[in-house]
Amino acid sequence: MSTIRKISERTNLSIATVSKALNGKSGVKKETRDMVLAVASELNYQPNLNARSLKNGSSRTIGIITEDFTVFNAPFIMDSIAAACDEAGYHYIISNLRFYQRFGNIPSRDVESEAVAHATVRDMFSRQVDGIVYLGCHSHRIVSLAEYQGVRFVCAYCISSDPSIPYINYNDEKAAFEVTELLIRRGATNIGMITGPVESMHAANRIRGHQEALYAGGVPYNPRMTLTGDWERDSGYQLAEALVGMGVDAIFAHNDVMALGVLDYCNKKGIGVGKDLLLIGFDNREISKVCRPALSTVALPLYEIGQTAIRLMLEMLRGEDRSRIGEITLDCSIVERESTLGS
Amino acid sequence: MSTIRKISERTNLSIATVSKALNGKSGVKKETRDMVLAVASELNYQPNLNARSLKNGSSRTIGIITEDFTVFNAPFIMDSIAAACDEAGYHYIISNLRFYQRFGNIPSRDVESEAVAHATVRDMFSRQVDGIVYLGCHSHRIVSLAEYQGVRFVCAYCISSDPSIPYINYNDEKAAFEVTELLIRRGATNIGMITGPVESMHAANRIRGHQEALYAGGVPYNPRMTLTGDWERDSGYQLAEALVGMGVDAIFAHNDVMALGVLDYCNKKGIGVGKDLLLIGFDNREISKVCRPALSTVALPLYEIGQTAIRLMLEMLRGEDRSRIGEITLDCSIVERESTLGS
DNA sequence: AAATATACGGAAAACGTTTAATATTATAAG
DNA sequence: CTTATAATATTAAACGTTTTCCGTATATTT
Repeated sequence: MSTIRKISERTNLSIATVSKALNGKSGVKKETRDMVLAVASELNYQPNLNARSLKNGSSRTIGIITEDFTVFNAPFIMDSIAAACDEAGYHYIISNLRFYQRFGNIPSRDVESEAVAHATVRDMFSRQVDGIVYLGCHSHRIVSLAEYQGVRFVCAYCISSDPSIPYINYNDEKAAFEVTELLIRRGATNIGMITGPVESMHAANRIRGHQEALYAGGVPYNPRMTLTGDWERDSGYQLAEALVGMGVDAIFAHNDVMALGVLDYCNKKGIGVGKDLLLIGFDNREISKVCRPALSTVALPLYEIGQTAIRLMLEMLRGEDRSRIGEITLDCSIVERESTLGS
Repeated sequence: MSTIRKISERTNLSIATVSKALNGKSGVKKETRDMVLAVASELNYQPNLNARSLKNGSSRTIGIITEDFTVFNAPFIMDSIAAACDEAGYHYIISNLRFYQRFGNIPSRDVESEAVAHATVRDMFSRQVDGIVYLGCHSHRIVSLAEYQGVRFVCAYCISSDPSIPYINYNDEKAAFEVTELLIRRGATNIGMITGPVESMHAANRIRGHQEALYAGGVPYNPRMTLTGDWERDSGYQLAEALVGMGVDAIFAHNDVMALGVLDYCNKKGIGVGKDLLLIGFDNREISKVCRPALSTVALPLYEIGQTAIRLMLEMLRGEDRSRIGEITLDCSIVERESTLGS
């Protein structure tokens, strides 16, 4: 491993000059800088980031903490974050809290245990990260630690609870509005909805958007046609039965998995999804593309979430105060497939 | 940020003593060690990893490089690797080469471009990682660099080409053997196969396993019933048509996506999959669980691949020479669902 | 040609650790 | 009460950078 010292020996310059040349600082004439650069590349020089970080007190590195990076959307957001970091010349390190069990043989960790999260964050501090992007909803246990250490903090892909840190999220309400609008445009007049659990903020916001769109479209809202599911396929199946019994001509399910349950029911009963009944899900999971008929759904702005998180982080690192920025919501987009074609 | 020096001031000890106490080295009496530990925890002390790595010339960190961590199995292997590192007291840093395009707006990188991979690896060197685990097939461009630097290298989830570095992979041949065995056991006598492209090592190995199982089961092998697909759904659909025309009573598709194409065809033609025709895929993707009838398939040993990669890496770091270990193949497991029930 | 300003290069300290070599203190033996 | 020995603590150097301050050489002005 060649160091700055080797270059200085080879060029008969001091290490100070070599450092300045390498970093493009002033006070070294072009001629010598070129020589240094040439020798550096000849020696295959790579600066020691540990030494540099130690000296600078900063590593130009952003820590990314995920609650579980096998969870379906996480890798895409991480990908986007990583790309943004690369482009900004920042490094990133990723840590997985592994809150949810993936493999039978790995003991999953206790979500409520502060220990794991704290250890992870402290580990990042000891690497002198400049900021932390947190992917998930359980950030509150970490925020205070970060603030204490003067490390900037951004939270992505979660529902805000703490107004003091910036949260990046997508706009549930607007998405639901557009979904309902689409269904109306496709001719639906009796729209049923299968929501997430009552305690879910997602569900609450989507219900609101749904109602607003109905109002805007002049379609009366019948609360009996809004049924509460549990995100799982079975609940989609069962609530589909109930809704079809009420004579709905369209169903908005709050995720693709429940929509698939609806599809199961319709396929079984010979109800033509996309013709007799319009159906739309949420999340744009792989299954929505693959099932038959292919499911219309709502695509989350995963790429934008990651990009925005890093943009915000960089602004904060540059010293701009975004601490009171609150929640940023990004727009989803509808991807229409066969299940909302209409007759 | 509290340092070792702060502790030394607070305890009236030298920093050397504090360091030894903190690291459990000999030559410091229990009483003082306890005091140091107490003060350290009171001051919320966290060692500066950059300083430590600089001094030690090693960071106790393993670099994980993936070609694309949004690709469907990658997060699971990474998860397993990360868990193994955690358990072994190693840190890990993840870098994503982003070889394949995920988002429309991110320019994908050229797989053949050495520059990206090299920059990533060098970046890891400059962080003084002790070893690199590579996830993907294009490792050859990196290996020489790593060896040059004395960094250990393990390659996971790929087909071996270079005998000098350990590769961890799964056993295609054995899996295909067991698949075919299962189909025979379920009563199939005319087994069709839809393979991956000819140049794929996976396909070649699976064909071999298939033939061996037929031989072992006393079922004649008819090469005309082995058709070459392209991993995509359409090819599954079309080749299903051909195979059904030949009167097969079972189909082994080399991945779940093509199997889904077969399913499409059968559903359309009213062929009862799981009864009239047995069907099995490969990969255990989410879609295989979700389609109807649910697809039997082969589950990859993702967890074991990650664990083994790290185990091997740790052995190498401990100084045991595994450089000539070649390829390690891990067993897959069949997950049987509705599509191979038999009548 | 001398005085002054400017551009360039170097010496040294610092970042927070670890560790070998050394100094101090406590303990045991004579 | 010495002296030898073991146990414990300290000093100082080192890891590879960056950066401040200072010295020297060159260029500019008189």
